[in-house]
Amino acid sequence: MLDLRFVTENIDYVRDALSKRNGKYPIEEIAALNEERRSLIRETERLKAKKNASSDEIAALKRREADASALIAEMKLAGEEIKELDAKLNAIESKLGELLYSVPNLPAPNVPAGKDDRYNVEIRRSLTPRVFGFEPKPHWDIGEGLNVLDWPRAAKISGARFTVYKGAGARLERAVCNLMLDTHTQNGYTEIFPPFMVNRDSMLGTGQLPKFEEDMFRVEGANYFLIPTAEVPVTNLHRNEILGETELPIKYCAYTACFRAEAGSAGRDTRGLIRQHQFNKVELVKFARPDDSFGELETLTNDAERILRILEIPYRVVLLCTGDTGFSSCMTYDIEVWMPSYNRYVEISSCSNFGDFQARRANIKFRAANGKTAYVHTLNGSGLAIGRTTAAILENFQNADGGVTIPDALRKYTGFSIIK
RNA sequence: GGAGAAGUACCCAAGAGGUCGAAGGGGCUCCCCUGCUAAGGGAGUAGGAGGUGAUGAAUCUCGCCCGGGUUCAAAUCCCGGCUUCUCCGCCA
Repeated sequence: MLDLRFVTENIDYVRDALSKRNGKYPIEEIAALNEERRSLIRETERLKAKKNASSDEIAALKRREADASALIAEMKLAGEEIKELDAKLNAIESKLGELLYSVPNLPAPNVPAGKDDRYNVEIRRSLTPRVFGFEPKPHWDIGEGLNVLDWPRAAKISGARFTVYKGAGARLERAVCNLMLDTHTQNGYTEIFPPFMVNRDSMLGTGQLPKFEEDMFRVEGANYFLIPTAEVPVTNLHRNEILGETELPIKYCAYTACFRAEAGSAGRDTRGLIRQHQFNKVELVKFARPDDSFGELETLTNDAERILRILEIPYRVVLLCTGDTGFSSCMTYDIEVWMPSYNRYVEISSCSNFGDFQARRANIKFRAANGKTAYVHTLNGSGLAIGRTTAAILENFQNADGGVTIPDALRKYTGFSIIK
């Protein structure tokens, strides 16, 4: 959520910044409503001050056993007026909140302007994609050929967009997860293992609700949502808290399963591990001081990339343009892994600085040395999507005979060096 | 799932409709005293959100878990919710 005061006092700047995103946002309406809100507050507060004074007077009169009935009658009327004005004010404030919740974060000034992913800017590449001496197979064929991924049975027990991992496949997925968690915890991230279901306030805090409810799985009969990413529970750990400045930056990593309805993506990536209703991910989350957050984004991105360097899988890093940057983010790097079957790089991590956008929604502050409080900046990035990493391993390390060689760094976790 | 109890500031806690703009402890900060330490004495210690104002001073409004309600007036009475604890049931 943007700062209401900032929006109304810098309306031209805000309008301009938002024009680089796709969509239209009700900035003028917000400013107008805010004016109404302020004049109502002035009016009710004047009445309330009077009411408070009169209440004291009534109490004093009663103590002296004097007659207070005239004042009481007067205050009865004032009370009704206050109630009316408060109801009006509530209506305006909830409308204002609704509108503010619908406005995305302002892109950082150095984010390239552009409508869609064609305007994203490649920042760097690592390793060169392997040249195969045979026709490389997609990971779903490799997985089925090796009897380690089973989609027909996943469809039977659950439905489309689910996967069963079996034997060496299950072990590989778990090995990738452990490698990631070990790497990040050795690198200063504190491991968190949170609930996979959260309440509505948490979903509001990180910005999944109210705008993207149809993309989420809700638990029927309970006020719980299945988390779409560990970002939600982990960022909300500190919801409604004031952190000490010396604690910052706080760095967490977390493995969770992630659940996405994938509404609107029918027909895309229907085969394989790329787009699932349930997938595994290790997430990195940071709480940073405002003046450090862009530096922290650089190190967070680098920390996520480290996994692919360890696994020796080719990837590139892309700076998303304004139109492709997520709703809550002011700046995002995507890490894209090389997938031979797609013959292109495919997103495997998205590393974002949210500025104070989530912190304002979730009310996460820190107390500076001078005693004042301010919103922290929140950041997160996949470190990495586990299923997509497994897919990338199967594809990039496949052999002509249909087997897969396990990357060196992973062998101590798998306990085997090849799947045949 | 059933029954009961409870939620007040950093912690403990008083508080039963107007004197609560929240007692009292503990802790913390500062000062005094003593050669040092301990002990003792004194002072300070609700943060937060929002209005007017210049992002100052000042001032007002809202804050006793959250949301409603009753009343001229609510920490206090009523209703709903959440959380915690105890007992029972169930269960990994």
